[in-house]
Amino acid sequence: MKANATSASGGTEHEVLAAVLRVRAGSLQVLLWQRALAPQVGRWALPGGRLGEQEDVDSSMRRQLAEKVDVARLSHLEQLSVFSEPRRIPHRRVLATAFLGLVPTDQDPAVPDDTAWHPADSLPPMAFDHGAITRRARERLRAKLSYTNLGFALAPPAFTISHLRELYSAALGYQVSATNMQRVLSRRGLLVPTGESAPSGRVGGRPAALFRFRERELRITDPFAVLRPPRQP
Amino acid sequence: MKANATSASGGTEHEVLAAVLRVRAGSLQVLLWQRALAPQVGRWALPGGRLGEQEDVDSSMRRQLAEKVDVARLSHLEQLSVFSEPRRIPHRRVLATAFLGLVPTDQDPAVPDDTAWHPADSLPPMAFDHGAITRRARERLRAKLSYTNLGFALAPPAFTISHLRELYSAALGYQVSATNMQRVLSRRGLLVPTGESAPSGRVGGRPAALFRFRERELRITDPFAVLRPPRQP
DNA sequence: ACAAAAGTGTTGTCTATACACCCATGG
DNA sequence: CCATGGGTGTATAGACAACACTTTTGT
Repeated sequence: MKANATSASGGTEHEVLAAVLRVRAGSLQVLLWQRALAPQVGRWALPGGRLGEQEDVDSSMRRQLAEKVDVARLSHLEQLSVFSEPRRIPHRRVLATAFLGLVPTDQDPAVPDDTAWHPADSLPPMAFDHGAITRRARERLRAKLSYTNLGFALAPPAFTISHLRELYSAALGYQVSATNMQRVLSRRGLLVPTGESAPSGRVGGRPAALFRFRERELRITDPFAVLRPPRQP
Repeated sequence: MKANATSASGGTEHEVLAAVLRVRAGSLQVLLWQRALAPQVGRWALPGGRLGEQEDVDSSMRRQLAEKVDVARLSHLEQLSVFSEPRRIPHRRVLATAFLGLVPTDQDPAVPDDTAWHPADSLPPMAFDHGAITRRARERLRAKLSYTNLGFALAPPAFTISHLRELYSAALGYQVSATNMQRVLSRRGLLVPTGESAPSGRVGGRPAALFRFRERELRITDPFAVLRPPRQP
């Protein structure tokens, strides 16, 4: 019953690649390393590598990221999709499962010498299809910020509303109103006041209350925008 | 001949699998074929097969589906994700890229003898992880019906509002109000009246106007549920 | 005329943005 | 006591579900 689809041999090489994003200094950044060898010397690439024999893609991705950034600092990791264009890598056939990874803003993991954070909105010359993968990751993040609690993955354990506003603004790429963001997240029960306050700024001003996310696991908070099920009377 | 899963060489076997869904007789159905050979004889499986050397996963999926259902009748095909658990298939290491496919309700493609449509809400005994893939496909469809124009992929070229209501009800799994569905889709500019009317039913009644979808390509119609960008004054 | 099905008008509720105003602190 | 940023109250607009009501057909 198996269709015999040409290949006499074993199969196809498979790699995992992650666009790891964080917000820093008001800008959404992605973790890239610079290729030292051909092909595409000098271009910037996403971290990743070959899938091992005994791993699923998720474990493999976490293992490979551990070499670039302490994996314990990853606050979120999810699959984007498979990139499979036959000529995506010259002279070799390699499939890639692409991921979106997130690191909270308070973490500053040590990274290898060939590795650096780059602004996600003005990418350097990218290797292969890694630019496309990065843009997909950015879009996925932007979409999920609006209908899930994914903000927790960008934010530190405790934060002020205006700090959170900066994170959302940088990630979304446009100005977000602190007032309305707080209302939306509070109505959905995502924010909990810690009771603490941040010290007030250098020039005075009311001290800001500190909040935390109630949960630090992905949850869909706005499941049915329209066409909701009827309510039972 | 046992497949040597630990080849130091080439890579990993890769297959593509599709959960092809349609609505028929008020029920959401999935296209399955029954395994005649070990392992898992008699269990039902998703159509698919091995990825070829020169194909991307999308083309491969379309090619393989052509054996089960005329590919020209597929109104939509999208990637779900990679299933990569090392023991998902006994004794062999096979990755799968899973897809959601849709067929409009007016099409009735001929299918092979070992193949049949099954209700997506009460699946027969399924092979491997194909049950999980099917449920993922169903969830993806349900989500996208609410914030995209994906309804076009279930509907025939022209339809009455109450026919469309049946399709949405079956796909979503709960009763949808024709009135409100029409309003939502019209407000978004997705529906266009054809000017024609359907003949009125067997026992009389006002003849229903016929509509069509303005576009038959996937478009996100409700992009920002919340945290919209500020309007420029 | 009446039953049946299609389609419209209307209302109440909820969500979200915008913007004015009040609050707490440092100098 | 005032500048500065934090936080709340309120108005307005829009989206949606529910349901009563009107329209158009066949018998």
